[in-house]
Amino acid sequence: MAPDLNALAPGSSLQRNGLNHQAIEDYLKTIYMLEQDKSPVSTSRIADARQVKPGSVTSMIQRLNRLNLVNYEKHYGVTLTDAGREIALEVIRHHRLVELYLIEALGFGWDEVHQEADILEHVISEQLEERIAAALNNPEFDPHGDPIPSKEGQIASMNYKHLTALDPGARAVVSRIPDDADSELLRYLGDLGLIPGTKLMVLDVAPFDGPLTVEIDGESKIIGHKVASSVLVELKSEFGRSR
Amino acid sequence: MAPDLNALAPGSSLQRNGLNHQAIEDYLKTIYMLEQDKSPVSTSRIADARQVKPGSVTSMIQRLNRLNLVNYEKHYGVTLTDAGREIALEVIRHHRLVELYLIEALGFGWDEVHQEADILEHVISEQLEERIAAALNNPEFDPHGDPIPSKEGQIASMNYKHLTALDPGARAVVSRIPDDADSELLRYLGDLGLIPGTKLMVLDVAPFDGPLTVEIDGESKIIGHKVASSVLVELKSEFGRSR
DNA sequence: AAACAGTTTTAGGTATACCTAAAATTTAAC
DNA sequence: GTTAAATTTTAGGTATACCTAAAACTGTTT
Ligand SMILES: [Mn+2]
Ligand SMILES: [Mn+2]
Ligand SMILES: [Mn+2]
Ligand SMILES: [Mn+2]
Repeated sequence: MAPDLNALAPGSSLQRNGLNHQAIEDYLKTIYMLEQDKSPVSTSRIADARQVKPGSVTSMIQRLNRLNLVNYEKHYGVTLTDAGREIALEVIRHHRLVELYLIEALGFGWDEVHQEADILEHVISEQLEERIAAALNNPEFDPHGDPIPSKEGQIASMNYKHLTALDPGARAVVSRIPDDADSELLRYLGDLGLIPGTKLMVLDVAPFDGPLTVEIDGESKIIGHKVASSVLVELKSEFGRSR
Repeated sequence: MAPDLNALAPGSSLQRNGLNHQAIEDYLKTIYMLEQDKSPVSTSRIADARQVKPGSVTSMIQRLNRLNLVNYEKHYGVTLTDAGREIALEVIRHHRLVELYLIEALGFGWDEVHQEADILEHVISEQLEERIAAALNNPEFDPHGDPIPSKEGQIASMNYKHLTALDPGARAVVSRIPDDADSELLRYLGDLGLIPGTKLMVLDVAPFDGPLTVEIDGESKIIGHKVASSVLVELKSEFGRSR
């Protein structure tokens, strides 16, 4: 069971108005994401990701440490505690369920949902989370190919390759597109057919970060290096996952 | 077009984090509701409704006044300006659309949605508002019988009577149940069939605030005075509205 | 018209979540 | 091993949204 933040700040105004662990939750989510790349997570990486000043990060880190949500080694960075990870995963679950729901149930485009979800993730009650999950048939992946953590905080660990890392002749399935990419790019990828689940074969890779030629649905398409680098794939020989 | 609160607080942290005109919006909504009963609205009535201390209300009133969202006569109370009313009605629209959506699309009970909506009302984007309204076919009434303001801020003015004010023999249609009534009461009313749209006839009214006997669906039911007083109706002879 | 009760405002305080600028610490370079 | 560069922390400040307690104002009663 996720620790109840409301119980942690006795007498604070947060407790009263019900809302507003926005900041704490967003920091924990950010730290979780950054820890995937490299742990412990430094102040400046958090500041970068959250677009705030380093001083602000330090003071939030100190608070999270007091709340036992991160382990904090002054000057060296933080790692999430179990309690912190639990909250992070719950927020991520909310985010990804909401993204999928907005697309499936309300007809949003996959380029429109990230912002909306970044706010809603903090105000979804357990009740609503459950109803949304049920309406979607307890999905395991969000529209961008990211795994949705279970209610119990289990999350599938993915094993992606960058599309740009494949050799000519390789067959692969598109697995993941960063959900925070800008709308323009997401729409472009959508038009190309480069969405999670699409099968492709690499025909050619031009040198010096040049364009890739890939075959999608029998058609061959040319993709710039920058665009291709935002596409993550799984090799087709590897055993896939149910979609 | 509703005034953009984000534009009103230059350099403030509200502007930065995007979220959080919660408090302002809730105050405006409260003032709107209270003005229906009696205008201008005094500090103490707002304090009562919002469950905060009078001093807190005064300082928020002063802020709303600075933002030109209320007209403020020191010691005598406030009325909404056009700009203030616009925001209030938009928040109310969000609230009522969300309540209806949670029931219609996600299977919530009508006793469960008010709390949820009180939070979501502040974080629904224009986009999401539109998609929800479309999914519901641009409804005019929420599940409790309250009219939903239009996108342009038009709201149907209702003309209710308390069920307890009817004489024996009167025929009426249940129009409205307070959406902030406690869940127990709402479930009880639901079981009795006293939900908006239900036709009934008053058979008997016991004196001294005694129970009412009403006929619903051919069955006669006895309802305590307190319960009956929370039910608002329209007389059946009067011309109704489409549901 | 003076006193009183009730209401409202002021004054001063807490906690959040940001900021800037200066001080301290670590890491990298010489 | 100093010095310099980069990172991180501290110190001090802003605005929100609440609080309590004291002061000021209103309306009514005597
Ligand atoms: Mn997202
Ligand atoms: Mn967020
Ligand atoms: Mn409601
Ligand atoms: Mn609210």
